[in-house]
Amino acid sequence: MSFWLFKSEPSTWSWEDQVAKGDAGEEWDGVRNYQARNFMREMKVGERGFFYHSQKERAVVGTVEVIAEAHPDSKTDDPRWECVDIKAVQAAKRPVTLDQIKDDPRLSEMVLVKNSRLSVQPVTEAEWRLICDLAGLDP
DNA sequence: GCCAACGTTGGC
DNA sequence: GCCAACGTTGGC
Repeated sequence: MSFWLFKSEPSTWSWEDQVAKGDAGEEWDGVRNYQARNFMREMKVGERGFFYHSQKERAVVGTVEVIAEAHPDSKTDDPRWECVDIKAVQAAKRPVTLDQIKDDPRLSEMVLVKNSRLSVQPVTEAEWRLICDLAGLDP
């Protein structure tokens, strides 16, 4: 069981947009980065991830679940790009901000901190539990 | 709005 | 296969 983090600009695709899709979920399309794509290829149905808002907000705002494994990105004809489908699971009672994450030595090794530009990234189980705890989310 | 960091592209 | 140029991302 692996844990993940999906990053999105709320002006493009927000947590609210994701919630509005309900259990049907939505493709995590638009990824044009090999590292991010490769992580999506590793994802299994049922695995969980954080939904992170970049740009102005910069916070973990909820959890999502993978509901379909990697398949071709319907938004492009380029066969290189694939994506998974995810659905919203639970909104954070207290969004965990990037500042909080950076200030916590237990979270200093997060990819979010180390490689801020990667839009799909793995999260360790320890990081998962800690952020869930801070956010008031069920792990 | 700026800029650093990083990934990709294309010429050689 | 290297590397300069360029484009994009995202934090500040």
